Amino acid sequence: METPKNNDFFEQVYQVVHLIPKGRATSYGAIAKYLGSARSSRMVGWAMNTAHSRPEIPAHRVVNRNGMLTGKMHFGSPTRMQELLEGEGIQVENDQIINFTELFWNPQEELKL
DNA sequence: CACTTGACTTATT
DNA sequence: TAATAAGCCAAGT
Repeated sequence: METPKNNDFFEQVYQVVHLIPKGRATSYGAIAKYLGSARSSRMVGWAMNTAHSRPEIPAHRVVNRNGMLTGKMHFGSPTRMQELLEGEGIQVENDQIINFTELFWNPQEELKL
């Protein structure tokens, strides 16, 4: 308790990302907004970058608001993210998720308080 | 210690 | 409708 500061922002991101069901995807802004700051979406991206320190962060299920695999280049291979998504049943075309609107997993509705 | 970059999003021109 | 500006905050240089 002598640490009232909330550095758990990244931890929150890890939790939410880890809660994404298989075959679904969400956006950085959705997570950030769920945490209370829609404009902190960059921090979610930074959290993903640091997520490499975490073993089971399905970052491939997190894409930008267009459903485009913006972070694909940060995986081992530029096609790794797409392979992972397709491996979960998500259709990806031209680095963009098909039916992203239907696959969109909103933490505010699924994890709504 | 100050400036730049970055897995984004929204608003304005 | 498309392009540009601003906002957010942390880490890297």
